Amino acid sequence: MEKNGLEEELNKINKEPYKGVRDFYPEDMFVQNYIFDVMRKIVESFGYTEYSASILEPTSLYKAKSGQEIVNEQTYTFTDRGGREVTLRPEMTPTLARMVAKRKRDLVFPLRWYSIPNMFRYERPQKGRLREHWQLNVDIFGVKSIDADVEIISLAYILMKKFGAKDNDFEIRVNSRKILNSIFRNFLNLDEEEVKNLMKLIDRKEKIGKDDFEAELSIILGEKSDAFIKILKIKNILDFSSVLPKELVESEGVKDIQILINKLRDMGIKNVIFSPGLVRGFDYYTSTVFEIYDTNPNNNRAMFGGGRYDDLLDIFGEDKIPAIGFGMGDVTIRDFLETHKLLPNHKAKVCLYICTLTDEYISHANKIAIKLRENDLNVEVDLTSKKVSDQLSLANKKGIPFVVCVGENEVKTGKYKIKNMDTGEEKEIKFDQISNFISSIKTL
RNA sequence: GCGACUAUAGUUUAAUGGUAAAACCUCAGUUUGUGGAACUGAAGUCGAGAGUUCAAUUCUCUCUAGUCGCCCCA
Repeated sequence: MEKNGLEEELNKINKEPYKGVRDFYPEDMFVQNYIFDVMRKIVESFGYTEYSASILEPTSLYKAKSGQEIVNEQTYTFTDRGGREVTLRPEMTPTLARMVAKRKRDLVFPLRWYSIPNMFRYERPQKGRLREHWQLNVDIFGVKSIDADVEIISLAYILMKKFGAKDNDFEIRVNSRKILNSIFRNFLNLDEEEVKNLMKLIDRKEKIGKDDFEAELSIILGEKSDAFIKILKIKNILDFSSVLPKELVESEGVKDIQILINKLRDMGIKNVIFSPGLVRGFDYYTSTVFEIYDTNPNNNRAMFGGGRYDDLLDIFGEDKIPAIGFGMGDVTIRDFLETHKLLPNHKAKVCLYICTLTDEYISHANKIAIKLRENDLNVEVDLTSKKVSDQLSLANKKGIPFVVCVGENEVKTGKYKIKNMDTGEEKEIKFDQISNFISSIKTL
């Protein structure tokens, strides 16, 4: 009786992963690796090099700039045995800024760095937002001019294209914190509290619908809300002159964005639009902000984005270094690829499966497998000693392209029949030609 | 932290106040050195706890988990 009770207890251990995090079964890893491979390939083609860091950071790193609420309510924070406050990183940029600040004098600028770290946020999971995710971070430090903005945004564009997205699948929205600030302060004459409320409201615009948005807007802005609605509708930055006073139209922020958009269009990136309502959550952005937006009406939302943060090194007491970058999360891009059927089919990494006629041939199979692996061939040996037909069926399920059977004949003659699992054809060749044979077919 | 909905086999789904079914998957076989098909068979399930009832997988409550919103937004 006691034993049963104990067994029952043991059986109760839950098989589900911890809330908001994922298990990655081989088929998931295949997708994950594909996504990471594309990311690496593209950013490296732009000259970015990889860095990494521990997932643990002192909590103080996030208190300075990320925004109080994120630290207090949305991080995994604990006290270690030495009484230190520790946080599982909720984003990579502070870590990156810390690393850059520390080695500032050794590093060669402009600095092009990337990483694909995982990060944690304590919040309620929902579509596209889990408690743990991986995020490509691409940043360039040390370039003040708008050309860094151009490079980063064009990189994001190329990345989307490489994933198979078409120009009309997504749109690149750009804005500048500088423009927003001058509109808020100089044109609308808002105080800090009002700015905050307005930013929040703009952020919710797509969600709450036009009527609610305009109603709430008029509470904050009063008679100026009509003018502001006009501003938000602008898609071409040149139209600013019709709604804003001259000194704003000629401000640095507006000019920069004009140049940015023109340069991107000039490079053939046509799906860039000016989006005066684009805010983004972080406090540390200083001018350019951008978002890659899914144009599919069923999934109308920002997939990823970034911006310029020229002042972030302040928090380490260092001189400022201009910087711009973005983060692309694996969950959202995976959703996107699934919706648009852009994920590649699974392909076996093993190219040769060795069937053994009976278990006495397993040793021989192992011997030839070792030699073939020396030639960089991925080889799997069947250990089941099932019937040959079952072993073939196994190879078939695994999607392995070639099979060879080892039995009496092969051991005697040193010749092997290689079966192509796609065509069903068999070819008898000598052992030392197997590698060449498979390589020649694989490259075709 | 708040709200709505959901929970049946490894997966996708049925049915039912009298302890459950199908498909796919898995395993075994259709006589033994060649797979993808077909056929035969096997294994496997009511998220947890409490209540109502003669009887609960079904009704009620609590918890847990998931999904989708709100808040927040890398």
